[in-house]
Amino acid sequence: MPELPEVEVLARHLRPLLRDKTIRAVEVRRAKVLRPTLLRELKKVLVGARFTGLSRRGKYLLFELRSPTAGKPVMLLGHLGMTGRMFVTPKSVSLPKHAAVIFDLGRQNFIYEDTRYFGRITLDISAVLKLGPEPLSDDFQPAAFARALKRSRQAIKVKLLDQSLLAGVGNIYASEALFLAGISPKRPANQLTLVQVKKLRRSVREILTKAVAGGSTVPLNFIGGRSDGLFYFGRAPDTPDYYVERLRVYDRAGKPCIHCHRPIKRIIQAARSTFYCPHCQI
DNA sequence: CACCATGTTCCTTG
DNA sequence: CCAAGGAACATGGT
Repeated sequence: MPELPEVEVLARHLRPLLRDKTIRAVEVRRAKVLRPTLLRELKKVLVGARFTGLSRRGKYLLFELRSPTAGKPVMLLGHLGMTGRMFVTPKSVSLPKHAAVIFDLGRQNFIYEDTRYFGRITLDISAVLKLGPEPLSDDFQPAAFARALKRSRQAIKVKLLDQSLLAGVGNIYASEALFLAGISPKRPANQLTLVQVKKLRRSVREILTKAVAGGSTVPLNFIGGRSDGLFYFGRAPDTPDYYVERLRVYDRAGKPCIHCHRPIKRIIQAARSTFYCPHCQI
């Protein structure tokens, strides 16, 4: 379910549910999601520890815990990969098929579930140290962004997915931001003018901000079988439909562009699908 | 059977 | 050394 907005909504959802809860036990059903942390180490550090904070960085969740024995806080890093989910449930609720890690919180379980097991829950936080600026913070400055883009001939769409350049944009919102900015995903990064770079920066921020706002109003069901689809929908209070699509180009190949009504095109870049309007994006 | 999927990392090639 | 492209990881949906 993960790009920055989904992870942000998840962090807001989990924060009050985990605060001050103590981990009584940890059950790991898929040890590969701990990589490179070992099961022994994870249990030693986390059993008896209490959740004291939760933050998001890019697509990562950072859990802060304190244990009675250790003085300084422990950081636990979570990433959802392509299909990961996290939720808190009463123990009476049965575990999903692909539950990878189950934290026993007493009356409740905190579950990390991941169909494809591409995600991680680990004590190794080195990945966050390599991330670029947060797109929605003041650290995301146009000058530095422009400088970084000037150093590469790679297509701008591919650069948007580079987490060391900017943290949190994924395949869906990269297409969405370029559509809003009117910039072709194929344009070499070093060909963007400063005006285009600034426009793209604004578009990225607008797309992500609206996605977070939309996702936050959806009555999320983290227990149900298919909650991830909800993240790309927003509640439309005045519409007869309960949900309204908010994506403008992604997954719309062959359908009419919402601006010029010409067909949206799908191409492959860096082995990922890109959707764009060849007429509106130059 | 074919192809597709919200991500990251590793390997190869130039 | 770097940039760029592709495969691998694993499971499920259409």
